[in-house]
Amino acid sequence: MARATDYVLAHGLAGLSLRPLAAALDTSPRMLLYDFGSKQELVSAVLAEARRRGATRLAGNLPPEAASAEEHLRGIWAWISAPERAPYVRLIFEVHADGLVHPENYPNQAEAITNWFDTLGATFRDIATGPDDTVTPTLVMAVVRGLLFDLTTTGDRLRTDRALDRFCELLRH
Amino acid sequence: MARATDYVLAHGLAGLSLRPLAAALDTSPRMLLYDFGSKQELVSAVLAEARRRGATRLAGNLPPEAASAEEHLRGIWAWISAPERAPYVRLIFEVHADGLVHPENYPNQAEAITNWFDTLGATFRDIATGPDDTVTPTLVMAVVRGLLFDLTTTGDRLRTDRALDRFCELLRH
DNA sequence: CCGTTATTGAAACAGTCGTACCATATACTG
DNA sequence: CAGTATATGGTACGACTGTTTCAATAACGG
Repeated sequence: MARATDYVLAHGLAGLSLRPLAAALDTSPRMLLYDFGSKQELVSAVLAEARRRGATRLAGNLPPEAASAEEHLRGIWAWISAPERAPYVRLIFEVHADGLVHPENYPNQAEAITNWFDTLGATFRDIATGPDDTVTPTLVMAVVRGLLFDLTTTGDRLRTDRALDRFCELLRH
Repeated sequence: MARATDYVLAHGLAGLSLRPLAAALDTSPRMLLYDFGSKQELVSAVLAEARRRGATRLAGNLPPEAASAEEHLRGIWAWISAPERAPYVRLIFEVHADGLVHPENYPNQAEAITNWFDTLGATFRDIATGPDDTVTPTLVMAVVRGLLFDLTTTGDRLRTDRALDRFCELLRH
């Protein structure tokens, strides 16, 4: 299970095939279906595991509670844009793209975005317009995702880092 | 060629297969390979055509030259987030995701991002820090792409529209 | 009109895919 | 120890993939 997630993170979701996955796990495709039922259920399980990892790892690397919104944002960006997170980021974009074509396979994809509001709503309270402000977290996460899109495409770390600086600057004034 | 692009925009890139495409075009897979050489070359041609369409359609729908940066941004968002552009947006995300796994297939993907700077650098000159400021367009496009990611996932038009309003607000002050 | 070239069709090739079937082996329970 | 449930290996099925091969037709230039 854990190693299956490792494999998907390393090789991507799009071209995932049972036989190579089984070979890498020293098993047979027969056993994968025996354990998970079908490929789609295996994928769901792997995605759940990947999300679980991402959530816990992020929680352990965030600035302390009392930090400012800007410090939180910089912490999130530093964490998610680090090269070690590249497989995880790639998986996010792969799932999103596949979900656009096959929404039926990802019934709770919207939650993956709205869930962040509970997590981030409090951390960005000093720049939010109110206690139930979902718009500010939406914008902040959009900046992060958009810059990730740019960074993963161009590899231009300097420019994307500076764009985040610019956004922080806008938030201060 | 045009109809091949229509088909890819309608059915997505990921599961593209020669036989169904040929059937939809009243041809044979034999002829597709005869005309394009290989599937990969066909995909490249289709992507080039799609990009051409996107560029010309956007150019024809932008506010006039003298408009403010905010008006331009709102124009871009209104255009790209319109439901009619959904297939085009989906294709962008599909190409990006596939490019993360197979960068070798998309040699000039980075240009697809940096090319915007020439187009948008001038339109955002009143909020840019200088004539060669690439950071401001980077941030603006990141907001647009990030909000598109959100909108295409959650379908929450109201929240994403308001997040763009919030960004415009930040830009003004 | 004939020979050459371009265009098209049908079928086959070699491979991969997810999955199902059948048998065997192991483990657990009574 | 007998018998049943659980786990695993091997294999085959049918469908699909991009691509190639062979053959036939159409078009065109001399």
